[in-house]
Amino acid sequence: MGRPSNRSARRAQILDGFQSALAKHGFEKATISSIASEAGLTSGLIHYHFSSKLEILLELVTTLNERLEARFQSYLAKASTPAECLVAFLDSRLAQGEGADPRAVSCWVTIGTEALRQPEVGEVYRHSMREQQRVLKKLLKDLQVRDERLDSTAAALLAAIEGCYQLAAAVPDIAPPGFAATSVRRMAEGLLNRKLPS
Amino acid sequence: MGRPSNRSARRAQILDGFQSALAKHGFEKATISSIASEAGLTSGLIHYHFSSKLEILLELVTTLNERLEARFQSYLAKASTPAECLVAFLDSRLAQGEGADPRAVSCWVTIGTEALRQPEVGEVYRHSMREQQRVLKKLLKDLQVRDERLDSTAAALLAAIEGCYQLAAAVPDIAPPGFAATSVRRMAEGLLNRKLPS
Amino acid sequence: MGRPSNRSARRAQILDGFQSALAKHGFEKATISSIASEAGLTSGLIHYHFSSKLEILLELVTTLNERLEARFQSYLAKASTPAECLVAFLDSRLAQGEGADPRAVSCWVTIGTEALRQPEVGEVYRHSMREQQRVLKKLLKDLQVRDERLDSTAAALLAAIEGCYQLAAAVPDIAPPGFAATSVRRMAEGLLNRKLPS
Amino acid sequence: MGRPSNRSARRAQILDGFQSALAKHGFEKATISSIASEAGLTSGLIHYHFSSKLEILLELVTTLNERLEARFQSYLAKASTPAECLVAFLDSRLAQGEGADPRAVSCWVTIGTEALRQPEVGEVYRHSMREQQRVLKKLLKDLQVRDERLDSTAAALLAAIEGCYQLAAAVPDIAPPGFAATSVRRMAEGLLNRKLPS
DNA sequence: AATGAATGAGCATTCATTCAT
DNA sequence: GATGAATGAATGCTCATTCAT
Repeated sequence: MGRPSNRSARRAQILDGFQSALAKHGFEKATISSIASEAGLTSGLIHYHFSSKLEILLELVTTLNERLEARFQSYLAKASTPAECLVAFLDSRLAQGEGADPRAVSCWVTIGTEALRQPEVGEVYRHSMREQQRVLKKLLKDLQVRDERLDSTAAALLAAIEGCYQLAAAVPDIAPPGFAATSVRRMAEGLLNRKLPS
Repeated sequence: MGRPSNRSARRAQILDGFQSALAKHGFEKATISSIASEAGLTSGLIHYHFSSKLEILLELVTTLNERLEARFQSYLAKASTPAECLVAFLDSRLAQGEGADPRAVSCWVTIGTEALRQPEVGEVYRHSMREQQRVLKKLLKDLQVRDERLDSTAAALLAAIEGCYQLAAAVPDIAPPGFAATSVRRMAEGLLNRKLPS
Repeated sequence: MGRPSNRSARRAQILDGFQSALAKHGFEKATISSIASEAGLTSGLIHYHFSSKLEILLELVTTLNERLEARFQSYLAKASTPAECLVAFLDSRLAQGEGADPRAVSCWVTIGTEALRQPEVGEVYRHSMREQQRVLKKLLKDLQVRDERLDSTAAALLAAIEGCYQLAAAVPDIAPPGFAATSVRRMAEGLLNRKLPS
Repeated sequence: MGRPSNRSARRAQILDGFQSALAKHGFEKATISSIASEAGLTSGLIHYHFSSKLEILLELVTTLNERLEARFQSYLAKASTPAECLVAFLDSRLAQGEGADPRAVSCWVTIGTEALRQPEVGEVYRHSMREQQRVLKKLLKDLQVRDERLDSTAAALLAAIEGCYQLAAAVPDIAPPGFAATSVRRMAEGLLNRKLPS
C-alpha cells in the first residue's frame, strides 16, 4: 500500500526550519535552500510539501497564533477575576519563562513588516490582530471599560505588546529582560485608570 | 569653471524616491530601479550619488531622526512644565496633523525589521533608540521618576510608540486615527502613576 | 532514490567551455553567459556547479597542472639518463604533436597575467611555478648543476617556457612552429654548459 | 589667444596614471576613474585628451618602446664588438639599476595578454616584437649566426626576455633579483654556441 | 580646459520554481 | 517521497562614454 504518509511531520519540520531561517535572515533572504538546510532536508522537498514560500509563511502565522492561544489558556487556568484574566492575556504574550520563544518573537516582528507588503500576509496578520483585539475587548468589558473606549484601549495594549516584541528583538539591552510584562501591566493600569494584580 | 554640483539636491531627491519605494515594497524589493523611477531618475545615477542601497537606507535613518527631533523641538517650544515636556515628546512622535508622515512611519517600521538582519542598520537603529531613551530619561527624571525605573519606563514608552507605528502601518483601521497619542499618554500615566496634561 | 548526480561531468563540461571563453576573451570578458554558451548550457547552471567565476579559474589551473604532469610522466617513460629526463620535462611543456594544446597555452598566458591582480590566482600560479621549479631543480641536480645555481637555472628555464607560450599565443608567426622545444633545449645547454640529447 | 596648450603634458600625466592603474588592476579593471585618480585628475578630463581607453593603451605601447630603445642606445654606446652589442640589447631589457622599471614590466606583461584579445593591441604588440626581432637578427648576423637560424634564435631570445618579465612580475622571489640578465646571457650562449662577454 | 552629472548597457550572482530520475 | 539538476528572470552594481556647464 506504499509507505505511510509523513506529510504532517515533514511540514512541521519545514516550519521549524523556516522559523530559524526567517528569524536569521528575514523573509526575502530566507531562501528555500536555507530553509531546507535549517530543516535538515533538501531544497527540492520543500516544494513537494509547500507550493510556495508564501504558503509556509502563512502556515507559520497560524502555528504562532495557536501557540499564543494555548499559552493564554494555560495562564487563564490560574486566573479568576476579570483583572487576573487581563493580566493572563498580557503575560501570555510577554512573560519570560516557560513558553517564551525569542525566535518566535523575531519571526513575528518580521511577519508584521511583511504584512505591509504582501496582501496575503497582511490579511492573516490583520486577522490575527483583530482576533486578539476581540478577545481583549471582551476582557476589558468585564473590567467595566466604557464601550466607546474598548477599541482604542485594546489597540493600545496590542501596540504596546508589538512594540515590546520589536524592542526585544532589535535592542535587547535597552531594558532588563522581563521588563515588558511589568511595564505593560502598568501601562494597562493607566489605560484603565485602576490597579491590576501582579 | 566646470559644472556646478547638484549633489545634495540629488541625494535628497533620491532619498525621497527611496522612502516611497521602501514604504511600498520593503527594503529587498525596493530595487534600485524602483527607487530611480520613484525619484524620476535613471538607475545609474542612483549609484553615482550613493555607493550602495544600504548607504541610502543609513542616510534615511539620519534624516528621519533629524525630522523627529525638529518636530520635538517645535512641540517643546509650547511646553513649560516637565509634564508638558514629556507630552511634547510623545506628541512629536504620535500626534496627527502637521509633521505627521504616514510614509515615514511605514519606513521606520521597515527599518526596525531590517535592523534585525543588517548589522549596520541595527547599529544606527539602536543608536537612535538609545538616544531617544536618553532624552526620555531626562524628561522622566524631571518628573521625579525613581532612578531604578528610568530605563524600563523610557523603554516601555518607546515600545508603545514603536508598536503604534506598527499598528498604524499594518492595521490602520484597528482604532480611530489619532488614538495613538491619547492612548500612549494614558499609558504613560500608568507608568508614572500620575496625571499628565492633555 | 532521487536523481543521479552528474556533477563531475557537468563541471568538466563547464571547465571546457571556460577554457574556450578564456582563450578567446580573457578572464574579465569571459562572461558567465559566454562560458555557458561555449559549454552549451544555461548561465544559471554555471553557478549551480561553481560558486563563482574565480572558482572555475582556480579549478582550471589544477586541471592544466595535472595534464602537464601527465604529459611529463609519459615523456619520462622514454627517458633514461638525467639529460634525457630534463629534455623530457622541456618537451612535455613545449613539444608539438600529441598533447600539445594551443588553447591551453592561451589560457595559461591569461592566467599568468590574472595572477598579477587576483591574490587567489596569484597563489595557485605561484604554487604551480614553484612546484615546477622544485621538479626542475631535482633534474638539474642530477646533471651536476651546482647548488647555488639551481634556483636561477630552474627559474630561467621556466621563464623561457613561459615566454615561448606568450610568443606562441601572441605572435605565432614570429618563428616556425615547433621552434620552441629546440630553442629552449639549446638555451638549457647554455645554462648547463653541456650538450643535451635531441 | 586663449590659454597656452598643455596638451602634451596632460597626456603624459594621463599615461603615467594609466601605467599605475594598469600595473595595479589590469586593463579591464583600470577604470577611467582609477586612471584619473592615479593621475590626480578628474575623470571627465581623460576623455578630453584621449578618445578611448584603448587609445591610451596604444600610446603607452609607443612610449614603452621608445624608452626601451633609448635604454638600448645608451647601453650600445659602451659596446664595441658584435658580442657586446648583443649583450647591450639583452641588458637594456633585463638589467637592474638605472632605467629598470618594475611598473613598466607589469604593464608590458598585461599588454602582452591584452594582445591576445584586442586586435589593435595585438597589432602594436606584434609590431613591437617584430621590430625587436629585426634588431636582434641584425645583431645575430654580425655574430655569424646562420641565416636559417636567425628567426628562431631571435624569437627564442625574445621569448626568454618576455618570460623573465612574466616571472619577475608574478613570482618575484623565484630567483634572486637580477638573475634574469645573467641567465639570459647564458641562454644566448647556448643558442649561439659561443661565449659572450659579461 | 576642466568638472562632474548623467546614461545605459553589461555583468556576476541569487533564487523560486520546475522537473527528470 | 525524495533528490538534485536545470531554468530564467531579476537585482545590485560597474563603467566607458557623453554632455551640460
